[in-house]
This record gives sequence, structure tokens and C-alpha cells, in this order.
Amino acid sequence: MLIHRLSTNVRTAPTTTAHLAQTMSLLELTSAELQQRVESELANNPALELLEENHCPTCNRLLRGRGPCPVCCNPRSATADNPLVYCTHREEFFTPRGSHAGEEEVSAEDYTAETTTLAEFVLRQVAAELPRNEQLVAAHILNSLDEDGLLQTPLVEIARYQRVSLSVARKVLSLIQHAEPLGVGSPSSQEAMLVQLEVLAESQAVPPFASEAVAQGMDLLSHHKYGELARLLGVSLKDSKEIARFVAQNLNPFPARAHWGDSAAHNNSHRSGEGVYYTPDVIISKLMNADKTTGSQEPALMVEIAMPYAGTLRVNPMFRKALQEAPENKREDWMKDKEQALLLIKCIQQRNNTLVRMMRLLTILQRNFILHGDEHLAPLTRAAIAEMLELHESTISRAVNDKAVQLPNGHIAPLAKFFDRSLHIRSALKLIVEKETRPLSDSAISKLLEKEGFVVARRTVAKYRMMEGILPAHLRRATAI
DNA sequence: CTATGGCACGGATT
DNA sequence: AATCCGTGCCATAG
Repeated sequence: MLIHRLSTNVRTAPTTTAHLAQTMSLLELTSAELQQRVESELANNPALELLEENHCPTCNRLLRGRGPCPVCCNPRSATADNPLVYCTHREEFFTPRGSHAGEEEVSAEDYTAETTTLAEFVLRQVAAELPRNEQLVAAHILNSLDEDGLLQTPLVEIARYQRVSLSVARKVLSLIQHAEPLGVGSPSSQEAMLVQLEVLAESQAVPPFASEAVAQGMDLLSHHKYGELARLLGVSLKDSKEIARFVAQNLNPFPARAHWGDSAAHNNSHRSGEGVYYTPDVIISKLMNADKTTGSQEPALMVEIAMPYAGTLRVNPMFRKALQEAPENKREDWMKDKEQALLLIKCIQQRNNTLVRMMRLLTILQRNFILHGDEHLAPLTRAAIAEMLELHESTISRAVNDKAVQLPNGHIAPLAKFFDRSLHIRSALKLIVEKETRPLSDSAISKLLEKEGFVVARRTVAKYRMMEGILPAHLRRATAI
């Protein structure tokens, strides 16, 4: 079927080994990183120029105005089992060239682009406001964080080691806690959530007594003992539940655990607000209209792959001309520049081509997941995709890793989620727990899952439960309605 | 005694 | 070759 057409698609074969190497390295870049790459190349290589005139990044056709290519992006061409996949430029996701807005605010791209560790990411935010010796304290704190972003080491110990007073250490810590992700470095989940509440309160309405609830009634809260909580705070049961809902939805007890895709309300605008660490590289949306044949039945999907620049990259014709009459001593360098520019252009095209092919296949295979949610994710390996596309598995890995995709429901998720082997089981598990009338033990859950066709060991249920942040049975409480 | 979490091993995946 | 993941075994808490 369609798969055949995919694999026999146009494939610009790599010509040189240099080409191959660069294609690979471009493929693993997120669109934000590609933007940096292209900008630096534009700045350093006189042969390369960015033409305002717009060619479609997918099919290379010359476009008249702005906006996506009318051919590649023709909604009519899409059907339920043939998604529309193309590359396009989306202003809102990229910072305009040249304007580096403020030094102190480290933008979301930097997190993915340059640093890999949480410690570095946070340190950058706070370093500017601290004198040298206090930077060391900050670094020490940040390096002592556990994987949830909480500080297990007593602060006194760090203060003593760094030979600063406890109050100074406290000051530094406070600064860290107020950096993104909010609450990092707190000694406990509880305190992290308090910080988050405090900051949240500045921009939006927070239910009264929420902080008291976190501060004093945390265990009541986590055990769903709303009645007792209400009594403790002196509020109505309804308010108590409202607080619980708010806390569950807006606060994150583990600051380091990036909350991909939950609470979709506030996605855009990378300025603080809430921790949105990633801008999507791929956007998938539903095409409701233009489906007269199948009626309202099955919406077609549209997949946009974000291109970081508008316009067309090409070798500057002036440069070409100049090269003809280049002085002897410069000629070789200029030739090199030209080659490199051509190479970059070609590689970007190939990158696009690969991404388009891969995304088309992925949206076909994971259609149900995209439209209907986690429990419909089909188990899939990168290797399988590689085989279908006749690419090396490492190519798929590179294309997938570190990229983010926005789903039709507005959630932003890592592209790697498409390859999660256990997500559907985990969400089945979540459903079971939600529906349970009485806390079920892990082995009981294991048996229930088996009835649904998922054979998982009891031990594994425990792990999934942890991943989903579900408490063990004896700490759970029947969710009364 | 039952339920759960820690450690570590082996096979699959990348 | 390195990493991730499911699982079994054992210690510990309730």
C-alpha cells in the first residue's frame, strides 16, 4: 500500500562522505538548533545568502507570497490514511534574528541546545546575580540535586564546606528555587510546591488556603483525605477538593521532571509563565474540513515540520561572479566557502526529506495515538521504522532524539514518545486505578491487566505505578464521589 | 503474612 | 558498545 510509495520516494543520494557526515549531524538538530546553525553559517560564510523569495522547503517550488506551499500543503490532498506532511516556517516559534532579548533570561532553546544537565541550565539563570564565591555555592547546591531536582544534602553542610554563612547559603538557594524550573533545589517536594504556588499567585488566581494545604496538610492531600483537610483548614469540603484539584493540576512535586504535555492551557510564549521547556519541532493537527467523501468520520491529519527560517538559502550569485576573478591567494578559500554553502543547502534539503518521510510513516502508524490518546499508542521500535524507510536505525534515532512534537490536542510531547514501549499499558493501569473502588494491590492490578491482554509481572506494575506518580495501595484511598 | 521498594541481572533496543 | 527495561529475589514495613 502506501508504504511502498514512501520507500521509493525521491532520495537524493549522498555524494561524498562529508555530505553524509553533515546530513547526519543536521538530522539530529532540533529546529531551534538548526536556526543557530544556519545563522552562524550566514554570518561566517560570504557565499551563503538568504533570499527573501520563498521556495517551498519540501518540494522546492517557488512560492508567490508568504505562508505554506499551496501544493505541498493542500488540505484536499489529505485523507484519513494519507496525512499531509510538509515543512514550513512558523514565525511564532522562532526569535527574530539579531535581537537577543536580555541576557538574564535564558530562553528555552538554550536548555535543549547547549546544555544537557539541569545544573548548568539553572546555574546560567542565577549566576549573573551572584558574586563569584556565591556562584560556587550555587554550583555546589545544583550538583547535589537528586534526579527529581530536590536537594537531599542538608544546606548547612554545603554552607560549611563552602565556608559561607548559612544565611548566605539560604539566599542563594532561594534564588535557585525561583529559577526555572520553579522549585528546583528545594529540600522537599512540599517546599518546591510552595515556591511554585508563590510564583503562580503573581500571575493567576490561586484558591485561598492552597499554600496552607500544602504546608500543613500535604499528607492529607496526597492521601485524598479531603474531609480531614477541610476540617484542618476550616473550609468547606467543596473548597478542599478544589484545592486538591488545583494542586494536582498546577504544581509539580518533582521540579526536574519536565512535565511534558500535561496542562495544555499555557503552551506558547516561552517567557516563564510555567515551565515550558520545549518548542515543538513538529506540529500535528486535525483537518476537519475538506472531507466530503468520508463525511465527518475520520479527520485527516496535517503534519508541519518547523523550518527555522523563511525564504530560500542559496549561493550568492555575486559571490559566484567574484569567484571567477578571484585573486590567486583567495581562490582556494572562496571555493571552499562555496562548496560548504552548497553542502549545507543540500543537507538541509535531505534533512527535510528524511523528516517528512519519517513523520508520514509515524502519523500513519500512530494515528490512533495521535487522535485518541496514550492508551492507543502502538508499541513501535525505531528499528522497525528504519527498516520500512530503508534507513539505518541510527538515522532514525538521530532524527527522533531531542525533538518535540505538538499533538492536535495541544500537548507538547517528546517525539520519542511515539516509541514508548509501555505507555499503553501504563495508561490502562492508570484507568484501572481511577476506576477502582478499593485500593488494589500491585499483584491484583497485574491480574486485571492480564485480563486485558497485557502480561506484566507484579514488579513491573510497581514500576509503572511509580512512573505515573500513583501512590502504593496502602496510601491510596477510595475516590468517593 | 502480604505488599512494596531496592538491587542487580539478562535480553532487547539504540 | 552503551543504555534501557522487565523481572526475579530479598529485605523491610505494615
